[in-house]
Amino acid sequence: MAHQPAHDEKLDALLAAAARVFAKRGYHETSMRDLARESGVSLSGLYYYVKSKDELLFLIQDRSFAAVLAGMHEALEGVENPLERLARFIDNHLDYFASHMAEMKVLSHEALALSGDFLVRVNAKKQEYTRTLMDILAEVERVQGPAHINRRIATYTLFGTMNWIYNWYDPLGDLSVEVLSQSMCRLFLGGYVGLPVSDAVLPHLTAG
Amino acid sequence: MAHQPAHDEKLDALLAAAARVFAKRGYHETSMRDLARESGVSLSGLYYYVKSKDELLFLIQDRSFAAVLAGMHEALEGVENPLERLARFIDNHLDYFASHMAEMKVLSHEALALSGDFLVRVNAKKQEYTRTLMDILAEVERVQGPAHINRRIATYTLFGTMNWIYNWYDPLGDLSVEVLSQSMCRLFLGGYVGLPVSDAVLPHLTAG
DNA sequence: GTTCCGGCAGAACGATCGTTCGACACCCGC
DNA sequence: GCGGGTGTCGAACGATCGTTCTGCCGGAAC
Repeated sequence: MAHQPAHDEKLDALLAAAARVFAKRGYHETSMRDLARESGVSLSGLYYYVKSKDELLFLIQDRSFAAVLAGMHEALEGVENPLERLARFIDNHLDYFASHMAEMKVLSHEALALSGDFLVRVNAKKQEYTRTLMDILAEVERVQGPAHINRRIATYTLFGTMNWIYNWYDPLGDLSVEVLSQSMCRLFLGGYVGLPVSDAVLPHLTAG
Repeated sequence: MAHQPAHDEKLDALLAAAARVFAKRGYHETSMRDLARESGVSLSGLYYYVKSKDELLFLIQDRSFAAVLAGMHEALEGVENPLERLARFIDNHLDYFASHMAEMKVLSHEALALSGDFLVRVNAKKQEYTRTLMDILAEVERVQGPAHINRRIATYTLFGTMNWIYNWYDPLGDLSVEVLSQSMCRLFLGGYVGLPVSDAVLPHLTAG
């Protein structure tokens, strides 16, 4: 029951177009007729590729999260230094975010819009992702000494820092992702481990 | 054309109920019938107090933002030390957020849902608020020396840190607002000015 | 040439949406 | 008693929603 390559390509294009519209107008404000108009297919034609509007949102969120998780695993593979692991986690997150603003905005902003089994499956990925960051912070503390900040607060503070960017960041502006990533990494680490983080301490991210 | 006190009280209760439902289900998913059921008024009865669903959202956002701004001005009044001004800004924000979770979630999450004149008026308040924080950061740099972090990144990082809490924080849980506020203040300051922020450096917030 | 199926569109379905309308009860000044 | 504002309601409006039904088109299989 495998699909043709052409089928998957068109589905990908459909999801990308839908993510763009969802990001701009929001999930519930966007009608299937809007998506049809934007993607060049007829209204009923959409239902050949997707079973429902819910499933469309789920596919966007699930695939984006899977990509972020895959990038994370690759970025962390073989890296032992907790500080570098943290830096790579942040860098992977922001890098994917900046190059997939629409999908990530939908993922961050429309987390509530799913329900039932779809919500459970996305939340499973989210928990794995959150757990990974908390584990990294535990490793950082093991090396740098106990932080004077609650680890749960620190975790969600960092996620807030990174996920909020869909409200203000323009990937085409004069702020590069590298600057953004290094800034947020130093901003967080400086406050978390209680020591100033200079360029010498912080592993540079472009290597690897 | 002034309203009776009873009128305003009922409108306040209506807005509070609406904010609760908007926060839980989202603005566009919530129907006027939902709001009628939740607030104990009939569907058409809502329109005696409010001209449209848009206006209802606007009133929630505008009043909440006005309250935050008023609290901010009061908290900063007469305070000269930039570090303490920053601490008070953060404390006021989180304090109001934690005690008005529904309204602030609507304010943070439904910023895109307004349009036209309503959007312009809310954005005016938002700009004043953002500008104030950026000015405080400029004062901090003047005292502590230039930061090695872009000020715009720092500003929105801090807002992300604070506004993201509607995704995870439970005001009735075991994390108090005081701990949250101090943690985020230290977390941010430690990374921003590049120096560890001990209890001695950071002004305590309980003093009025 | 016929069959078959993936790909897609037009038209329509029932449901629900935000909003409006007309009417009724209440309470006050007169 | 009576007119007029205040507060509230049930019923209905047209519009739009997500989804489905039916069928046409084109090319590969035989």
